[in-house]
Amino acid sequence: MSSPETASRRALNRDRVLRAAVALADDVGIEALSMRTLAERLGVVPMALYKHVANKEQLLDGMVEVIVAEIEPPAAGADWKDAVRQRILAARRSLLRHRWASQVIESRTHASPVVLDHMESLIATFRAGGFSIDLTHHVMHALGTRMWGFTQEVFPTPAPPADPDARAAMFEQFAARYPRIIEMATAGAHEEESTVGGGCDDQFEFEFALDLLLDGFERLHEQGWTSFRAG
Amino acid sequence: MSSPETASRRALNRDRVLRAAVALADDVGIEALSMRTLAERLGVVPMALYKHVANKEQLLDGMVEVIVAEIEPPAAGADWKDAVRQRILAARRSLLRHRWASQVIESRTHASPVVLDHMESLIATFRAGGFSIDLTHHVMHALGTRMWGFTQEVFPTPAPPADPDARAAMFEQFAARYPRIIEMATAGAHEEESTVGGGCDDQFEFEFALDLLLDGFERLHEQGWTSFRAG
DNA sequence: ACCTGAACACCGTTCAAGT
DNA sequence: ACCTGAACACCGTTCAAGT
Repeated sequence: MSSPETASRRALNRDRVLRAAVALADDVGIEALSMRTLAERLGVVPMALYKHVANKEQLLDGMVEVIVAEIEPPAAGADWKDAVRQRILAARRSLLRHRWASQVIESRTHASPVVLDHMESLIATFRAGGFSIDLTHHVMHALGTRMWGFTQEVFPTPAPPADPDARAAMFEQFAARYPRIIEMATAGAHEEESTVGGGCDDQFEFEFALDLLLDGFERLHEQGWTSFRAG
Repeated sequence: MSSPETASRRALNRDRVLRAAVALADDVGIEALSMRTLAERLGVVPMALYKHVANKEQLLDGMVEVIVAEIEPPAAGADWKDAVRQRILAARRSLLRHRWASQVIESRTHASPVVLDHMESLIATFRAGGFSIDLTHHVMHALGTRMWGFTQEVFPTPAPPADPDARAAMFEQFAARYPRIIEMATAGAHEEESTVGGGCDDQFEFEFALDLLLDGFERLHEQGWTSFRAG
């Protein structure tokens, strides 16, 4: 016991800071991740972190790097459509392991090398598949954040009252004003009829839209589409 | 001068609070909008706001309401495809007037009535066009935040150094590692070759992806697609 | 070279008090 | 009924100082 240092206090470096930040965000959520809570978990004073990341923005940049580096590369030998599909679904698997990640990726203003690697790889796949530079450009835009395996779903639900009578009354009022939403929400929900929009299969919806886009890309590619003719 | 009150201090109410918040966010950006800065602009102490909105989350909810209420309804008599397209592009025009709006919409956990009205209207349009409940459901998911006229573009650029020599060196290094990104970025940019990905026409890219999806929807609809057969 | 302690200028929100 | 003032428990980040 010549030193009070534990393993968690030794050898603080950028990598250890980033991994601890990812683990902390996984545990307590991104909104509870602060320079102070992170320092506490590392057994260190807040200012010690600033020797390894310039500020909180750089910390978040680094956290994205860690996650994107986890994306498995697609199997070799697939055609462009399969390769793109596989890479995007692999990104999705990585991102789904960290529920806060999509929000952080969307908030980044600068790309780190791993992020650019992912984009470069997708572009190269389209080009290898014979896509023109022009079509590749628009197709990458059309993917948008979907290239990371996520898109923001916009089906927020009003908070249901705890009291059953009040809940029933609210449902009736809701159904009167929004009959189409109710019709759609209840048609798909087999187990949970109480929550509007509940019971959706996110993975299915993601692949539905992705395949719709990929099929559209294929069609334009086969037709020799250019923005000059269309725009 | 019997009273020191100015027009800006009289008759504080929810509507005036929300409109002031929207104007303030337009002026100084959403990150500089705080309960304190908003109170100051209204000539009032921070706590005065809490009589009109329960907390900051509710303030943001209300700001979304104000903006969504501005969306022009589509002209009557259009077919489903035109009506959906028009409504989404109208939403885009409203959202573009407030550059912070997309970020705030994505962060909402509860839908306000005006938000539900917009969704109800889109769903009703698909149904009136003969779409099955099933297909309508998936199609709404595929639109995602695009139903609000925006999608997050993911083409962040590394910050270019101020020094011209350093910038040239960085560009060369970048081009060596990311040749496809450079190829694509420079092909489309006519005026600004210095910034990677600069010179993109966001409106064109938005409509490109939207039309690709709408064409896909149309094709599935004509084929009588159901998730039971496909899934 | 790396970590610390105290301080600064902010937040959102509470509570009890004023008018 | 509506607004105020002071306080609480947080933030990210600075600076000068320690080892």
